Amino acid sequence: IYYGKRMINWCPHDLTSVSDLEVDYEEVQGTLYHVRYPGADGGEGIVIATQRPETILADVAVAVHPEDPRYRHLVGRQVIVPIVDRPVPVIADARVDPEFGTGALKITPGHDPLDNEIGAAHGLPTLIVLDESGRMTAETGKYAGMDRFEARPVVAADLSTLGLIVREEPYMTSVGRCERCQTVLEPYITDQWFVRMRELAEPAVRAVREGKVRFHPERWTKVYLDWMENIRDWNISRRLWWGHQIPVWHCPACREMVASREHPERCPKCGHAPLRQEEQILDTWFSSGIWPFATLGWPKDTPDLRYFFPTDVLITDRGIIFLWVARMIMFGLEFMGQIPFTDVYIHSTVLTLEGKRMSKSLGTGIDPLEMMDQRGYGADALRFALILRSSQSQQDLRFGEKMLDDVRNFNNKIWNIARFVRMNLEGFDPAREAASVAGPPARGGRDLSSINRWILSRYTRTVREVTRNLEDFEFDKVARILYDFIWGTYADWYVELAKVDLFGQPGDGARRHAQWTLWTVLEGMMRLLHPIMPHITEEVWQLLPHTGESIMVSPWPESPEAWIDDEVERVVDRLIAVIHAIRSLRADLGVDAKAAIAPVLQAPDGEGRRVLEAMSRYVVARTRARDLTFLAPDASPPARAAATLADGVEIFLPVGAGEIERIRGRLTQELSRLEDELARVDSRLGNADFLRRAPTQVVEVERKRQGDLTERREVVRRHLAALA
RNA sequence: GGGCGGUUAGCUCAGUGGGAGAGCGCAUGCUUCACACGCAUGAGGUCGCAGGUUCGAAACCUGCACCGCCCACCA
Repeated sequence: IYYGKRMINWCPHDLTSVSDLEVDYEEVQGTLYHVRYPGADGGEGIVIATQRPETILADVAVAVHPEDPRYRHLVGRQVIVPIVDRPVPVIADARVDPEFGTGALKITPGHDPLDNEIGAAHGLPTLIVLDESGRMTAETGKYAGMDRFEARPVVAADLSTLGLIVREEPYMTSVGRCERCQTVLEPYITDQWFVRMRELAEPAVRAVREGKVRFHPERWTKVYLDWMENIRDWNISRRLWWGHQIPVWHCPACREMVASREHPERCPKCGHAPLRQEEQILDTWFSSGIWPFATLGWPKDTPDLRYFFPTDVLITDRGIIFLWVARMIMFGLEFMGQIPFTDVYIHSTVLTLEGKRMSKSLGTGIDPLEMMDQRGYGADALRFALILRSSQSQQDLRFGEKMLDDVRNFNNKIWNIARFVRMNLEGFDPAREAASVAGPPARGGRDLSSINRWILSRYTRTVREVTRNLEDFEFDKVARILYDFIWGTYADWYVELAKVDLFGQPGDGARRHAQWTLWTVLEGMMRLLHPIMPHITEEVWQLLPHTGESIMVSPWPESPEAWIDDEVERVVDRLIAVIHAIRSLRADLGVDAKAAIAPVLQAPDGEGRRVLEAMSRYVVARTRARDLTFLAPDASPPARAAATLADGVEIFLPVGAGEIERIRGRLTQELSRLEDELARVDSRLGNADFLRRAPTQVVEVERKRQGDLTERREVVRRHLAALA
């Protein structure tokens, strides 16, 4: 850390320095004045361009590019600064851009950072014409006391009167404003504390390069490294009330400074007392940088510090990667000798529906407590919505209250599923069932019926997907997978099918199998969902039979290989396709909702028929069928029937004569769709290049599709012919 | 000036080399024994534009347009 007079961003309103990272830049329309500085020898002199004529009074030189042929002859000569009539040298410096303005730059080391640098390099004096409040100083004569923006047009007018304004042009420029008060900042020279960053940054760069700290998503790594590798010294002193006061004491006698944890009695150099503590405080982000260990008792060696430092994951917004994340990594390495965390997860930035960033100071934010309590959405809904909608690609998230409706409904769905399962668990003892009746289903075993093994298989795959995506920090995918599985698979299909076993007459064994499976899967789903919806999952879990005190400390669900059953998935998927096709046909035909139907099924083979027949009670129940008939694979289809095809199974629904035209229309449309698709596949398979270059698996898929489409086309043609 | 992200159904967004998806909204029908904050069925898209690579592009490359963010001492 070093101390000295340096040019920093100064807020003339708050009277404090401001970090480079806390400046808000804004494009504004300004004026670029071309001003002539006459030669001291009575010659033409040189024309400079400036947006800030009021700083002309502090000019100490005019600089040009050393190679600039227009001005080479002037270098070393003197020109006269207008208004103050001060002779100053024309100097050459490569930092001047000959392309900009007139190619001649007035040098004002007291009020411009670049000029300050050039001035120092050339040993030029520094003049000050603006005070800490941005007003013209007492030495500026008629301008004394004017605000900088007030003085600007006055100086310009005076230059004009002197005939020295060659040109004025409108010019877009960016001004830096104070993040706190929006006052235009002023480059200003004061006593400041700085941290030399190079040594701190180097190990922090290495930690990320070597993968000891990983960013998610990965692209933020580059953002971090680019900044760290071009890091500049950090001005850490602030003239504000709140913060850590800098622990340095000044000796008023010998001017010595001493850094100390305790207040020193007297000056260690000259013995003078009392000493005066530095008034300035540390930049708030300097204090925040020590957060990972300072909050745990550091510098004392506490049990908390030993246990919780370093931690695993930091979740934050991209807006503070430099301000906070980088500083924590640097300080962790500096003070603790370790990285403070291994993974940095950068979440989406929440926007309003209009696309504005939500923030308190902009007044664009919403109050999460209001959303949870007053609007009645609850904490789980808010949490789930934000996770569901925040994509891994880290698209900004436009938040509308409407998206909470979706999740509130999901919440409600879960609650009702739980109610349903609970009210159907009477007489069910999971401990006994697990040991005897149900037990873990063996692959291919027949101890649980198909639909139970089907949902267990799907559930097991879900456990694996959820686990993998959590480990990959793909939280939005986790939320989506669980939403789809719980609502689309478990509630919409499994619960509906299980009702047949619960309420029908297939026997007590089937009922107990259904109970065991409903409970097992629901209980597991709650554990999977718990990280995203902690409250409702705990509530539901407590209402179900369970072991352990809280879902929070229950083990993560397992995914036994034996529960995955490809064959039973194929079979039940076909059942579902058949049910869906019958409903679709029924709706298409406008069959009255209360009317019973009598579908006729024709499976492609005996085995398919046998399996479907075994599950026919599900079809009957879920389609409100009165009866279900199976045709032999080679039997001719019924005449006067609407027909459709589901996963190879032909479905017929006898209809009255009045419906024939409608059915013909439907089939004709279907036929033309099939023919279009088949034409595409045919042309692809007819392409020699495709056959030669495409991977064999892809060609195989196309061949199979061609076969399927051809078969389906034949079936539809047959159905059409049967209508004639 | 440099960099990054985005542009897919009316809205909010998934989908990274082989058959365009979800939720909401919309249409139609349902007080079916958990849920109308629900159930069922369905309609809806030249995947920003122009080139290129490839047997094949919403996806890969180049350029452009528009939206957003970050960085930068051009007076």
